[in-house]
Amino acid sequence: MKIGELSKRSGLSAHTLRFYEKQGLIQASNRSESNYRIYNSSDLATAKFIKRSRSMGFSLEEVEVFLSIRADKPAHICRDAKDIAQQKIKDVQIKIEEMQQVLVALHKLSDACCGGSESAEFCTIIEALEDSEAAVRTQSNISQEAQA
Amino acid sequence: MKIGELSKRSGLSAHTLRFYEKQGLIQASNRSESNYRIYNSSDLATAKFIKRSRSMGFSLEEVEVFLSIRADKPAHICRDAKDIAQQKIKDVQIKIEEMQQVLVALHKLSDACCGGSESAEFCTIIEALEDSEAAVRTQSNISQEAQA
DNA sequence: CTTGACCTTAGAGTATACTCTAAGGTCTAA
DNA sequence: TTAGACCTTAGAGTATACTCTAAGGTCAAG
Repeated sequence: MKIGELSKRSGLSAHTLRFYEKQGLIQASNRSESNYRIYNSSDLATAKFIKRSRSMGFSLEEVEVFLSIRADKPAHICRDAKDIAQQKIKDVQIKIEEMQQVLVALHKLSDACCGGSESAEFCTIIEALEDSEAAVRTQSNISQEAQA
Repeated sequence: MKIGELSKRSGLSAHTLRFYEKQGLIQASNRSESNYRIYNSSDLATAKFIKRSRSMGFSLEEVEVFLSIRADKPAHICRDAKDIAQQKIKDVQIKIEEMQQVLVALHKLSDACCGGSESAEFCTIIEALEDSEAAVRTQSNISQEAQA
């Protein structure tokens, strides 16, 4: 099949498939006389493998490692693959925690604000984004700090 | 104060402060004779305002809107600010949910794998990343699909 | 024989937010 | 006066993962 069909069957655009080729992730098993890329069902499996890996949050670099394990399984051990997965789990957990903290802060920010058509003169959102210490600090305090 | 001190006091690098200036977020209130940027305590408050907003997950574009509200509060209403906060809450919630789904999938992927020094020949991680349908499909099935 | 769908390449553009570089000018203290 | 810290600018580089463009070649159908 040509790149158009691989695209349809894999769900990756032709552009993306060529881009992945540049990155060394997938190669057409053949070329036609007119230099078109010709793929077989094994290439399709590889394309789908990459797509699944990406949907699990793995970077192209990580996918590359998976592909090399996949290409020569006896040369690798399970730990090779599991280490990547475990690290990704840690990364994702950390990101989720960070975002949850942001969410709590955002809720505090938002909940205090009436959100109505009142003038924003005393809008709690804008106030909360100001440095809290600055509010109780005078100009002279700041000058003193500058000297310190 | 010059940019170096604003940098120290705001926690934003001098590079970043100049970048924010290019983006129209912050301006030095003055220039020295030698063309150095001169900032005052109000500029420091603005720098900190931007930093806080960024730490809450707002994009520079959103920060720009907050700054314009902040710059002329009577010209804006609370809803202007709250809408941005609410939208950001939605965005963050969606991202958290997506990442939680990814996490569940990653756990399934990882937990099934021994992670030991066994050959990756039958590694469940690599297997799971293969298209599941493909596993029960034969070469002839695929050929038939290709014709369809 | 032409139209339209498909393919090719190298390279540029998109998005976000910085981060750094080069080449040079300024300032302060010893 | 000179070393070193600081400042200036325009513009390029970094990271990730695409996404698109231009200019052209290929191919099947009518």
